[in-house]
Amino acid sequence: MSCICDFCGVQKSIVYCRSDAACLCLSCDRNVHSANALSKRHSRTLLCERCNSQPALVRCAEERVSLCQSCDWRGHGTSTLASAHKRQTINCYSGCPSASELSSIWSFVLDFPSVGESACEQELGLMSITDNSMKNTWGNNEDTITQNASGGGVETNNMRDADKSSVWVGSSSMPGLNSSTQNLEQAPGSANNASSPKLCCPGTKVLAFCEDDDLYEDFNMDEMDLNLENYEELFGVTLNHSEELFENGGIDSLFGAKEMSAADSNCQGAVAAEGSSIGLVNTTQPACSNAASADSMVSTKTEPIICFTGKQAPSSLSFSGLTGESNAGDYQDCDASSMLLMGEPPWCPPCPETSFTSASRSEAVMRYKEKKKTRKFDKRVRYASRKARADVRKRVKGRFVKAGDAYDYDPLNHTRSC
DNA sequence: AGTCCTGTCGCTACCACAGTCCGAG
DNA sequence: ATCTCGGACTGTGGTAGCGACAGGA
Repeated sequence: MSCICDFCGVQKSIVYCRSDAACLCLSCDRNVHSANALSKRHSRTLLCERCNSQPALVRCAEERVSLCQSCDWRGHGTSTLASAHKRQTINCYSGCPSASELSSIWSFVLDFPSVGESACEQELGLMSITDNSMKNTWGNNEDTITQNASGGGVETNNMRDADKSSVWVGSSSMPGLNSSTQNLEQAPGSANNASSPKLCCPGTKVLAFCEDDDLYEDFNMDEMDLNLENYEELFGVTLNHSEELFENGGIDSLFGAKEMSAADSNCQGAVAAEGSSIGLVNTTQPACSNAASADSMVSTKTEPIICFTGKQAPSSLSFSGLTGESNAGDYQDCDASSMLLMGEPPWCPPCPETSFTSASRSEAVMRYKEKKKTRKFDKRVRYASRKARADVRKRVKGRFVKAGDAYDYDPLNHTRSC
């Protein structure tokens, strides 16, 4: 498994960009993700130091390694001794954080083997601060301690650090992750709620949890074409409206997914498979968060991290598990439908005030499942390397041309040679 | 009501080529 | 059973072109 930066092919890859499905060194990460506003919204996290292919979810203090959920499970889920290892959740970030900001997010960077020599730290030192405009997403979150499935403690104590930074930071200890890091026997939205971020709950006043003003002051509703009323309707109050959204792919659109289109037809083969996976929540394999979308459960094997990124307010939560940004869109992985699909999000406390009964909800879920079976899926970039090449390949009338041939469109320069 | 024209929208094919797959040896 | 090799196949994005459809004359 290569651990070389997918972009420069020289440096050791340090971070994983879900949207690009790429492993990048910090320099390239910064370069790539400072290109435009959209790319800045890509959520990134450390790369698993064991498999070097998946986004890291936790940092094992004892072993001093960052691990993806699968590797974490393999390493800590089977051994009683290993399961006692103290693990720290790894935050996602977006934007173009500076070295100090990244240090804040990943306080354990200082714990890297051979302090001061790691590629990460070296690169951190090379980075300059040019963009401090980002807002911390989970600013006032308190330190949280969650239990993972194997019983080992996963400590999240860097939220305060993150709070100090101006980076967009989402913690992997966030909602969707709960399924894997919290005690699976724990009732959804029970004890864990105390430490969970103030997430939106159907039927509750969305603004109520938006007390962290810093978090939301940059939140622009126009970006997601969703207002609070719609959100409330979307998740329970007005079922019919929700269904309409489902029918039209509205959920996906609202959450940044690409419009269901012809490209989706390529995924038809996955429809049948999805049907069998819908509603099935793997309670023993941490690779699949029960908050992760069913799509992801089908199309991806292990993409466990749930990230909240950028300016995404709760109504645009990124339930990573799939791809794209904008995989088609930065957060096409963000599939709110999974919330309905999987039932009440585990982090969401019971909301007695909601008018959406469990019975009608179940009906809605059933109808949605049926509809989704026949619906096409959004396009996902399966091979980031191919995408990267296509992104820079010169074209003539949209068609690729041989290297060296005359072209009329250069994606890199957006210029035409003739 | 039926026909024609225009504009809009969605979908598909096309291109090069690195990477992947898979059978043969 | 394992490894190597080579040919076939796949997938990536922007654009042109086509058909379907809606609306107005």
